[in-house]
Amino acid sequence: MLGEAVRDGLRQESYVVDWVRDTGAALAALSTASFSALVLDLGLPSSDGFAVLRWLRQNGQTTPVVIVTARDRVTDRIAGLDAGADDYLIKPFDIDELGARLRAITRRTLGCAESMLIVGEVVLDLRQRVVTCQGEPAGLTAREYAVVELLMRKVGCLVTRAEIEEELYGFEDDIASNAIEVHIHNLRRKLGPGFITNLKGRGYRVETAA
Amino acid sequence: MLGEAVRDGLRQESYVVDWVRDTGAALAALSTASFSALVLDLGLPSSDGFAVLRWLRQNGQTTPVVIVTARDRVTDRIAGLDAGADDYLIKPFDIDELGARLRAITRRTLGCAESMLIVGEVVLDLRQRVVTCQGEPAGLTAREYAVVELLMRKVGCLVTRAEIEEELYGFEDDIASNAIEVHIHNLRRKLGPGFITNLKGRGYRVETAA
DNA sequence: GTCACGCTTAAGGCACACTTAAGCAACGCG
DNA sequence: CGCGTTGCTTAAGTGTGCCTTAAGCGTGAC
Repeated sequence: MLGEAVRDGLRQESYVVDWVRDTGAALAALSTASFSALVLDLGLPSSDGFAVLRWLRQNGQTTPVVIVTARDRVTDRIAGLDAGADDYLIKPFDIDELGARLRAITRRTLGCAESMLIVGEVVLDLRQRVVTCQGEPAGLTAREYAVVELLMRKVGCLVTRAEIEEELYGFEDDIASNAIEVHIHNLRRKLGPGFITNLKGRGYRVETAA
Repeated sequence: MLGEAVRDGLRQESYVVDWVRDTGAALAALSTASFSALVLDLGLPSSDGFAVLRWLRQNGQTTPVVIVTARDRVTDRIAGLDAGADDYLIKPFDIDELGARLRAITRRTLGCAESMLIVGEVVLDLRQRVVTCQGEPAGLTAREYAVVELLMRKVGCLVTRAEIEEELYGFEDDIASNAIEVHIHNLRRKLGPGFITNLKGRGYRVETAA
């Protein structure tokens, strides 16, 4: 019941959610795909959440982890955080708070501390997940938003095409087409030419406002 | 009393702690020094903690922030996190838990540390994947960047032509041409002569700054 | 002096990126 | 249930510029 509520609540905030119910499935998912964050329930008898966390860190994965559990002893929390978790929420909790904590963590993971990304006349609101240009809503689609969020989170940084593909499609078989170029083209149309620049053979970049 | 407990507790964990009691002193400290993290009490009547947080983020500082407060409403927590805080602890809290949460946050922040390779007037930003020379972008192409990154990662070391070829083309059949010499030539043109030196018959090298 | 190696320059081919347009799937609406 | 809209992907055509190749020259070693 809780899992369902979390899944639906996060979907409401337009996260893409994968929900697995045991350790094996979790490890399988984590080893094949790449996730922005992991919400880990320690309270299930059928699985060992700590094992998942330990496996993750031992394999060098830095995926942010929020532990969700009924164990409310301080020593439990400290153990969880020191095992590599980024946050620790006690049941029962508010789904909106989980959302806020996930935002705080993913914001940090991708290198910026703000919930508004501002570059020139383009403003991206991470909380509402909308982009405005010159004060007007830009009317981006889901794919377009995903691309521009990735680029704006790394303002000034070169982002390879492979990184963008991974953001959009996970580790699926690479699409053998120019879908990304089309999205870039549409983004430039909506956000102004020169906002996203290309370095031939290397990748794309959002320039820092001059 | 709380401030004292926090200070002493964190010192016990061998943090170096600066403790200030009002908004002005906080801003003064934050604008002159650099801190690994900030523990921010919202409950003091004499200061506006939120203002500190807002000022920090508006000035582009990414210092991790843990809010500590008696305001335990979920909406308060969400507001705090969305204002740019990394974590939110409700009073009363255990000092060891604060330590654990600080560890979790600083651990995360350290991973994003920007790394630069600096040799003389040439700066290679690994995060941005950009090379500047005398402050100006060098405008390197993909091949040129790959070569200079390899050389700068091994400053002062001799790098054989075979190593460079392998970096550029993988284990493919070696190209029977002077492509690498051309790239080196263009690099010298963009980064200054003498930046890359050659040892006849042995390989290339980026000299350590004299 | 001769050879090997590296430097420089110029030119052709081709990979990459941009643009436009059409085919599909998902969704809402009558 | 059919229809139109919206968004995503695929495909084709076009141009630009990077990479490679090749040729000529300089320089140091033997």
